[in-house]
Amino acid sequence: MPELPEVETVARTLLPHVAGCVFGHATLLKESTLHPLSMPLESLAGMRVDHVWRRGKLLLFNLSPDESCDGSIREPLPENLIVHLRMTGRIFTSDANQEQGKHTRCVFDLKEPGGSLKRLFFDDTRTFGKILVANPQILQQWPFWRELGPEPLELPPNGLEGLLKGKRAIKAALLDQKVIAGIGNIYADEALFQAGIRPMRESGSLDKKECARLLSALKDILLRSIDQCGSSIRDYRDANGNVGAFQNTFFVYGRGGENCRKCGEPLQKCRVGGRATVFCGNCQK
DNA sequence: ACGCGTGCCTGTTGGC
DNA sequence: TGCCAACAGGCACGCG
Repeated sequence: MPELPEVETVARTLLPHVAGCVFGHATLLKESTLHPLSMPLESLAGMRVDHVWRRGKLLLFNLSPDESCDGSIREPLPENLIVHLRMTGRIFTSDANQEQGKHTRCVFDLKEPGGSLKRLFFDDTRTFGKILVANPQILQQWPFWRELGPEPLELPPNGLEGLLKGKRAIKAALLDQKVIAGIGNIYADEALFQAGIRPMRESGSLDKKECARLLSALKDILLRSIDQCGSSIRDYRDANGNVGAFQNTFFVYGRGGENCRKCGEPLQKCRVGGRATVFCGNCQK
């Protein structure tokens, strides 16, 4: 499931395929894939891709009107195309005559700067993913965007202090995108293990030292995962169809009942915040 | 205001 | 071997 490192990898691998390309016709194959706040897909026609980047788990395309299409583009301009891959979303380019697959939800025709044609596919087996064509005004109306928490990799060392005040489990707080952006089940479990903190601890009970240790662990794990092009459990692929390698370094995620790689004790499995959770009762306090 | 439980969705897994 | 319930989980939503 794509979390911060996976979406970062998708953005990096997709950019060279779409930079400078101009949107043409787009086909929506599943109605619910288009976000309710979205501008119509047709409004993308004539817009050029300036950049592809990541915020939290969101993939964002920065767009501006292509000069050769002046006059044919209607205001307001769709300045962003935003994709949330959720669980099983995949985004990739192909040649212009590539047909849709079983799980294709949206197809965008693109024209390269040189004039040749290609296609951008959004496939999503479980259809949780969303596409949003937006401008700054729409973004301001979108609660998820407006309330999205800070980027973990941009926080100062003491940046978690004050974000973790509540009574709920620390893991639930880490998964809350309003608290901190981009963390999902894998990196929450892995970071809590590396920091030696039990997932079910009240988030407000962490002292300054633990907050600093947790953020340090989070950053370390996220950066190392980005280095390895993310984690592929089952569905995740980058824009070139390649799997990541970070899943080979997991200490706890998906290892319930197996032995802790640090102390050898069997890892415990439970549910925290409604999610499958694995931790070491010996290494995590 | 906060935090919890549920539904969405489909392919894979594991138990009988 | 075959069937089917359980499971995977990010987020919107409704409730207390």
